[in-house]
Amino acid sequence: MSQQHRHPGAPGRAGAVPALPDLPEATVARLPEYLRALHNLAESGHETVSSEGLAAAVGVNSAKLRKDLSHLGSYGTRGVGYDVALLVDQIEFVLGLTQRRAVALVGVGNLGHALAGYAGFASRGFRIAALLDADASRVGEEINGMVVRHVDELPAVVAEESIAIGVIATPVPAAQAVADQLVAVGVTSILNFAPCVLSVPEGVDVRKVDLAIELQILSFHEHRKASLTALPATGGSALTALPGGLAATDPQEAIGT
Amino acid sequence: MSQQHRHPGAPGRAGAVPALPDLPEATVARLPEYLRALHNLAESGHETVSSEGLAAAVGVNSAKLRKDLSHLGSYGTRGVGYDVALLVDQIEFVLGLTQRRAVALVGVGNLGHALAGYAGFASRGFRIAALLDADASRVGEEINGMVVRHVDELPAVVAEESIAIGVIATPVPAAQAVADQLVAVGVTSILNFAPCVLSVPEGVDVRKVDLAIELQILSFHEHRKASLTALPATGGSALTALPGGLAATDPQEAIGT
DNA sequence: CGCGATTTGTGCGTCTGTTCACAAGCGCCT
DNA sequence: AGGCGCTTGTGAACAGACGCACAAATCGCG
Repeated sequence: MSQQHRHPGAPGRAGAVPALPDLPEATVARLPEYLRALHNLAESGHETVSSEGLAAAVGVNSAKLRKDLSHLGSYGTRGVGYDVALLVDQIEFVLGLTQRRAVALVGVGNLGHALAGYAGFASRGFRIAALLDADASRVGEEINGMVVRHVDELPAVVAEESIAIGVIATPVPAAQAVADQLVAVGVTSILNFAPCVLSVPEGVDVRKVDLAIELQILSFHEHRKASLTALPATGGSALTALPGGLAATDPQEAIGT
Repeated sequence: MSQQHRHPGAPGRAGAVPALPDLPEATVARLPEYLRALHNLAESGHETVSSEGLAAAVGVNSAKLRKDLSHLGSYGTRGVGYDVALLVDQIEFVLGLTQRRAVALVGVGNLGHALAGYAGFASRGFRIAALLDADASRVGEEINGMVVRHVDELPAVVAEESIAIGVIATPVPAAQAVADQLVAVGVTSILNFAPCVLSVPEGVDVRKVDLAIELQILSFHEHRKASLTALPATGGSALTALPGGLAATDPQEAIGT
């Protein structure tokens, strides 16, 4: 942090703090990855990185990386690269991580339990400020040094802590109701682990993580690879319907019925 | 293609099974969502759905849905809609779910434990066929009716079961080694929960789920919304650098240092 | 002090994905 | 049998993202 460059967090008087350009969504999704790689680099002693080097560490095209970074202002030095520490600060600022964010986790079942103990949240700028559950038999349980409270205490919890983000790890039937409650108390960002769509008023952001969907996507590619290697004779890429050969190679037993 | 569609799972004799058109990646990612919604509809007694109806249930544009479905063949009836049961079969076939897939889960820590007990996998076409861990103190533990085995037994496990997909839920330092082992025994699809990039040979698919990244993306939008509402006076949308006003409104304390 | 090596930042063509809008097709009702 | 309303499937315009390739800028060295 030896920059002449004002720390982005420091309320520098002069302008030129490139506050919040509206970034392409695809770029936003990659910034956390860059941030992680940069932290690793910083720990291993690197003071600067070239776009090529950082891109390799993240596994993306270097031009894409440069364009991404250029969106948040020009913080590289031609002929040298990017100052690691500076870039870390910059990205953390843009992502709103200069201030540790408090999240409320609702649903302390199988998955919620694991999330409550997930060290990655704490180390990446978040603080689980509350554990909530609707099941009275779970209320009072202590997980990782935190006591589970009843979900009805949500208003009180939000009053105590400044909760910006809610995480839903409840079973599907409860998810929408919890989302409504979160919205009611002013939460405007929700991370939903329940495999269902949530309807929320405009202005509230919802992101969804569905573990099974990821597997199903992999399954598709698996299926695809299998069918392609099984049919090398049937010239080229199967762009159109394959003449039933597939049915023969694949012992399909339906699970649906 | 109004073939009195034969059940895709049933090895119908005649050809014309629209086997594996190479779908756009974006479409593939949505198929599981359609599938879930269709299952719900089927349970609630619907026999057919219009694209409009299904699109609403999933939360997408109906034109997009129709185009997605059209990629896997024409299975709707104009003026009527889609046959729910037929579409379910069709999507399950394309996703390779007509046959229940066996997955191996490596890393039975906090998160792995939860994944091992996650009912969503079983109900959506997957079977956790093995739990593995490198930590000898965890080997032998029984989770959800399955015994944890040592990761070195991977070759044996794959021999017993037909493992197509591996799930990595280990700490970061172990992830790459585990990936290498999985690849070595012939696994060609990996779902990685460790927050790091895996390098795998060509032909192996990796999907990554990073819980913290999702939160960081939400944090960005949170930050953005906060800054926008805080500056209603500063005309319109802040497309360019804001003149330092932001720094004043936001009590930023860095977490980095 | 100037030059060459290096690396950023970006203009532009390409491609993928999304949306609109409408013709074609289907079933039902008369 | 014929017409009418509804819904699919898709052509075409549009938008967003990607990657190439190069000019501009900086550093270090002679």
